[in-house]
Amino acid sequence: MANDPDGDLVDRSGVAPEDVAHISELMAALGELRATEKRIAEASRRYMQLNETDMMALHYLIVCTNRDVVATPGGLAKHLDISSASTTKMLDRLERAGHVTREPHPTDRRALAVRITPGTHLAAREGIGRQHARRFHAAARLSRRERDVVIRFLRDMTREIAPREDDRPVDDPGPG
Amino acid sequence: MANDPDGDLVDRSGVAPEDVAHISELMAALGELRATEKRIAEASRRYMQLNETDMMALHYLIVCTNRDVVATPGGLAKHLDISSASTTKMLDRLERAGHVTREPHPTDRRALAVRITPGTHLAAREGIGRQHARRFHAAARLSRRERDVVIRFLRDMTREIAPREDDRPVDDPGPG
DNA sequence: GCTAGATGCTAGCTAGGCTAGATACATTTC
DNA sequence: GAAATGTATCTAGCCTAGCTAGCATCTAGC
Repeated sequence: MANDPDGDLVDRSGVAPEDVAHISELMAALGELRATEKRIAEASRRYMQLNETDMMALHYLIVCTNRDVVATPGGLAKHLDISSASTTKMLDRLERAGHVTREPHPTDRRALAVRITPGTHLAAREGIGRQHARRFHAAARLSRRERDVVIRFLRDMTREIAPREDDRPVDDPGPG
Repeated sequence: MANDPDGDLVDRSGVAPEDVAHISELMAALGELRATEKRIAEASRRYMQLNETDMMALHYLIVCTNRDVVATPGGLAKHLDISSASTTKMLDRLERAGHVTREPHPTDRRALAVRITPGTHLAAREGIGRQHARRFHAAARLSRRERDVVIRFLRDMTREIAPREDDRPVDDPGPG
């Protein structure tokens, strides 16, 4: 149930058969990378007992800390694209688990300064850093020319799949 | 809040500064691809008014149909890694929306044959096919040698980031 | 100094997961 | 071939993490 199950949905006219196989290899490699990234993210979340939103919130808080920016619930809500109420609940969760603290905002007495606790900061920073380092090193092993090929391909594919005007996105839900 | 926010967490010793910039470009391109893929998936789901699980279920059903395999609730539960009870609810949703039908299983009277309705099948197939075709064509524009470079890089990075014994994981949503 | 707008909180709702247990059928064992 | 065990699905009821609506507090523009 896993080997290029969508393959038969594509019009391959004009592409040589041996290229089709080669392209499928590339697609599979891309799929593997995606799947592995997903697995890693899930494993981390399980380990830290956090859901995806909470994880993104911590990431945001780290970046704010690194940049000496005061993080507020409102800023988090905007960044995470969730409601103010959900943000309150999320901060309750994170605070209860000892990942963040709520402190008075230095200049706005309506707002709060949300701060990641040192332990969580360190642990997350380490994990993020290690993952980032691995990607970095994989990219560093390429020559400049090879990297150029990869960059061009990634950008080309991104441009290719990006939504267009003539797109009627997947489905009209008409039954039967 | 978006330009390589994790960059300062990486040990770049032994990498020339101009390579660091080049590698960051690659990471950014990879991040863009990921982000675009995510946006597209979300747009499709909004359009179809389905959640991610339901979408994956339809995809599974299409593959089953193409392969002339009878899909059952149990098979779906296993594939989606959700409980039998959740699968029942999901099938209720999909049935109510006219995306699937529950029919008697041809050989096992305990089980059901879950079938995607023709309209949904056609629409989804079209959408999936179009997306797949775009990726395919981006890959088709590469020469064999270029594809080899990309494939090797993707595999190398996958291997590099894959979980190891000495891992105490933490999430990294990635560049971008 | 009043008022419109911003900020975060509470109350109460919903979607979509989960476990436990019921029911119907299939398969194995004696 | 009857009993025991296993498999497939459904129902009931719970939990998490979203949501909207409405409130109290504070800021800032006039």
